[in-house]
Amino acid sequence: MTKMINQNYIRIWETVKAIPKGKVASYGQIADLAGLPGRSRFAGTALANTPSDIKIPWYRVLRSSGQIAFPKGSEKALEQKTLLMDEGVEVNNLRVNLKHFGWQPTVDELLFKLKY
DNA sequence: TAAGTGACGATCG
DNA sequence: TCGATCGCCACTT
Repeated sequence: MTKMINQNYIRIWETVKAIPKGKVASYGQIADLAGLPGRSRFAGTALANTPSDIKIPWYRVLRSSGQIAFPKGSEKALEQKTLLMDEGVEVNNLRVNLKHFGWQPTVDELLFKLKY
């Protein structure tokens, strides 16, 4: 084998899957929980390279500011906004209030995630 | 090996 | 709040 870096992608994906419905998390937070602190950019790269055969709630991941990572007007941005609002998340001008909808993992949530 | 790139984050004005 | 800038790290060329 030449590279094993795929393990890191998988950790990102597994963490994203742990985000509860109706909640959102930031890229940095995901990277942190996945055991890759400071790799926020890598979290984005991992989502961008998500294979089409695995399903993850990628739309629950936002910037640390609560803003959607795509440019306003882009199809991806609109799609993400729609999916979030379907789950009851308030989205104002591509922005989410992290105070209300930000995911704050509890100990048991993390334990559940880590026992796969 | 070096330079370019990116679904980011923190800071500054 | 917004945009520009810099720091960041792994992948690609």
